[in-house]
Amino acid sequence: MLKALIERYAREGQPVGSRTLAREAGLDLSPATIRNVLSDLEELGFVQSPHTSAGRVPTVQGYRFFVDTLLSVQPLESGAFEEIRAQLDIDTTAKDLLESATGLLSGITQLAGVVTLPKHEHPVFRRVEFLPLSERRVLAILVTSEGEVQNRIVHTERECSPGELQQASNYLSELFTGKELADVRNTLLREMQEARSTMNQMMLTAMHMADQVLERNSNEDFIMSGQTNLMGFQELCDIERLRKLFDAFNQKREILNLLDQCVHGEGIQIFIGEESGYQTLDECSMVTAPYQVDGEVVGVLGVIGPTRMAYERVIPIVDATARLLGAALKQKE
Amino acid sequence: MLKALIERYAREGQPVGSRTLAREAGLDLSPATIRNVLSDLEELGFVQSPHTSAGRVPTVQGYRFFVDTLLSVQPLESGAFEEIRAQLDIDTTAKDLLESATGLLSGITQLAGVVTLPKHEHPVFRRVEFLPLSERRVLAILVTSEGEVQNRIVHTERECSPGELQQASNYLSELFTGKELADVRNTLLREMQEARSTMNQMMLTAMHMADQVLERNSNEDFIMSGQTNLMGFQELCDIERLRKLFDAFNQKREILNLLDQCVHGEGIQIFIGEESGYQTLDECSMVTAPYQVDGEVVGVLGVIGPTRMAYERVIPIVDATARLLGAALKQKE
DNA sequence: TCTGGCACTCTAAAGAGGAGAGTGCCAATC
DNA sequence: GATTGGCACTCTCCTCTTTAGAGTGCCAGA
Repeated sequence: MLKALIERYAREGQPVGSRTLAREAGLDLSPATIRNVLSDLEELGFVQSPHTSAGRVPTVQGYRFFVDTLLSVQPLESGAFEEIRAQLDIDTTAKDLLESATGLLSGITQLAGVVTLPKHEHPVFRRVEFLPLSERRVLAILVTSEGEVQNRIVHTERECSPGELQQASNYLSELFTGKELADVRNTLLREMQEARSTMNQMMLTAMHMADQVLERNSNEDFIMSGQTNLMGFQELCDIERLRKLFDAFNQKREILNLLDQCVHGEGIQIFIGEESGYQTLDECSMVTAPYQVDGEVVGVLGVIGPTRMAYERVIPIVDATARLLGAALKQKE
Repeated sequence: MLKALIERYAREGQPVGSRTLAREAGLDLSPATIRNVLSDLEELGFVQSPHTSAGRVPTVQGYRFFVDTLLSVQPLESGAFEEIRAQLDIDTTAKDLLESATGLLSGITQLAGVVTLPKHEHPVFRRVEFLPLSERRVLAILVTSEGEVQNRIVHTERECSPGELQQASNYLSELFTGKELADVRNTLLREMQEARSTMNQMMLTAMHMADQVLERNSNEDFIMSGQTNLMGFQELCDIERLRKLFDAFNQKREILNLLDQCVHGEGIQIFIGEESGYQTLDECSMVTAPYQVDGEVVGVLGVIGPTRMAYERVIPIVDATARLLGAALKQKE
């Protein structure tokens, strides 16, 4: 009953009345009976009517109950699974892969897709390289165990010969190869305070770069796509609301907090409406799944849409994408 | 007269009538006189009324005339100039710099800001480096004259020793250092067809990376910010229109074409409404300025907003930002 | 326990009327 | 001849009213 109501509401976005339900739900009950049941559901707080003579609309509690207990997840159409795999199999960089993943999520579900950058547990220093560019400009390149590369231009106090630079990079590389980046950072910091080494400038840069890698690994960012899909839903069509929502997407902070919560939870996580705790997302739900490489969770992906999204359809898509993205990332390794 | 009308319309966004104009424009003329003048302007195609008894609204031609001949650009408040400089002076990567620039543009003008990535005329091969990651995975790093760094993971057919990899990178580096990247690409292509060298895999990668650098240098991308600012204008408040606009922003292609046109033009360029030739931008104007490093144009930046934006205020801001960005980028060099 | 019937309520759509803003034109004025 | 005040006219937008329709709650009967 609740299920039928929710499904109907998800499709139409309109309050649904006893009559419609009687016709659609294949339950062979008269509208009057249904009215009684609806009345009960209203007392339980699962549905509510916007005003006396409108139909009923599911509440957040209603959705929660629906999702937790009576949701029958549709198996993914076999075609779709293969399609996702195909799209994710293309031989590109990890970043492109993540972008395909969001693109797929938003494309298939017609909602907004979101993927966090994969984090690596303990990035290890691997190599640092200094290349002379011109006079006092030096290009510094830092490579970590994960094959991540950072680069930056340094201005040195005096001109350095290629030999000197080579020496510097050899020195640092020898000293730190295999050490955890966090340690490298600390050691450099200490050493710089003790002895004002001639390589200060470069060590400073190396530290900055280490910081940057570390920061990126603490899940500092996500990729999003298909935001415009959300403009299609009347319940979000209020410009003011839409603007706040998009601002939140750009701000990233709130969304990131939410996504972070999803990393810890096992498997699919669903935030319905105000459950997220962020007012801007009141009318929205978020369905997420962590993705793993080698059995270890490295990120989260999911979709954001109106509360009345078709959960039974979205969930398997998110789930499959998470698995396939994990697999694809592993191949990249 | 036209000027007064346009300025008033820019502020209020409402059709403006003879009465209002008489009061505001400090011209000391009666509404009736003004009506006569407006009638003339209408015949010239500079204004038009949405319906018989509404005020007049400037047409695209009106704006064009306004911008071309009677616009008096306000000098930038001295504070603003310094503020922009301060924001752009922060010591960060080139990419962050561009992001501050768009952020500034959109923040100050309350419109959407856009900046293309700077292109470099003839990138020159500088160095390629292959680092072993694990068994048959190799990290390839390509450095060009501009200090641009590309990296990618290669799967080799068999395990290569660090020595071998070193040799390979030395070989390629010696062969190509100082050559233009486009040439490198072609040479590699030719050589790969002639002799199926053992380093095929790596050469292929080197070529891919060269392609990527070349592509990026043909101005393939831009950064945007403040899109949500556009939601504040009633004339764009139609959801359908807004959606198309945002889709166009995400698509990037149309916007890129426009921006490309602006690189070639000297100085500030303004597209008003349909002048852009893209329907989605019909209600919008774009004000752009190329930015230069060492006297050479390397990119474009600007703002996108409704046709009724305050050109006299926006233009100096765009202009100043372009100059300051150029200067800041030069310091980076 | 389910159902049909009935009175009641509330919204959304459609129509009517009036206020207000603006126009065009004309004859009078400086 | 440029400018002005006056006046009739035409729109839109807002408000008010009315009405149709959908849905409810409740009750008596199967």
